[in-house]
Amino acid sequence: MIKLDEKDRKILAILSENSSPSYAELGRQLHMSAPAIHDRVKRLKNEGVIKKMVAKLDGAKVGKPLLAFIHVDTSSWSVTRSILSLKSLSDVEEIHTVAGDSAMLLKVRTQDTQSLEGLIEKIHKIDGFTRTRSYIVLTPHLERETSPLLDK
Amino acid sequence: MIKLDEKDRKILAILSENSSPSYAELGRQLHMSAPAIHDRVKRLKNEGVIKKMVAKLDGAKVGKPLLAFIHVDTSSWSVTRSILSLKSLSDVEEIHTVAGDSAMLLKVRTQDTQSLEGLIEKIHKIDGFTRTRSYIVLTPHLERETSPLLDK
DNA sequence: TTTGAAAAATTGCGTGA
DNA sequence: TCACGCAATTTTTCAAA
Repeated sequence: MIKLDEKDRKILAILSENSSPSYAELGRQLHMSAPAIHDRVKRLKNEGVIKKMVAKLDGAKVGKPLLAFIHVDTSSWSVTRSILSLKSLSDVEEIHTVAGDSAMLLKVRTQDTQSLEGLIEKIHKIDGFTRTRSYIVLTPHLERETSPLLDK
Repeated sequence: MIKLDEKDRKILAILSENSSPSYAELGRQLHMSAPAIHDRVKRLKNEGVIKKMVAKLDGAKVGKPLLAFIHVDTSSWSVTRSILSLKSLSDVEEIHTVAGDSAMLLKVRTQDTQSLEGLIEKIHKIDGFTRTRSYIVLTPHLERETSPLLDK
């Protein structure tokens, strides 16, 4: 298990919200020098605590205003191949196998209701997937990144 | 509406997956100069197509190995205040009001099943929230960022 | 960890297609 | 309008202490 001190967590909390500030700027906030921040960030990346840096896009502005979650029921448990098919669909952002009254939960983002319907049709055609239940997002009230667990 | 050409979409596709490469490196891939890339990225940020850059953290390594989705039923429609209470809970990563057989869908990440139970208790205590159904993630098979819609 | 310096990347501006 | 080259500035990165 990786141990994170107070400063590590503070750095992670800031970077998970916005990774733009320079090391010098972070140093100012944490009362440390830029190289000290750099060393820690480098270590956190090496340890895999920070997986990667990414740009968050505006779904609507890149042509995908419709966000939805889809519960999928499966007929068998060997759906590994079917999950591979799902990954090739670029509108699918997340795939999780879950415990509960459905087997799988997808997060998808499409251009409109038509493309959502097309996507659901594709899912139904994939072997092993029986029923789907869709939840169209009306308003996304909060979307933030994973933040480190504080204290402990 | 913002119009994106082929190069914009390529830049967005790359940055949404990994924003670490330098402008020079991006330029090499797109056969453009670093300043040209810079101009476009700057424009995309100004237009709000790129909302921000963030660090993606490993949930387990920051002390939150348990990922779950929670459907919440509400007794009334004036839950704006209640949503505010939800936002203050740091384990809650996403809040969406949805159309379907439940009113709201949450994405949460906790330390263990106990803290998940504690979180669900807190949700039940919030005014206007009646029933919850939880789906604990067994395996996250795919987690990627929004990517731009291709062609069109 | 910090200081200091070298290397690299970012950014602004002027030019030309 | 858009991309490029050049150059100034800032940031990153690597030493040594």
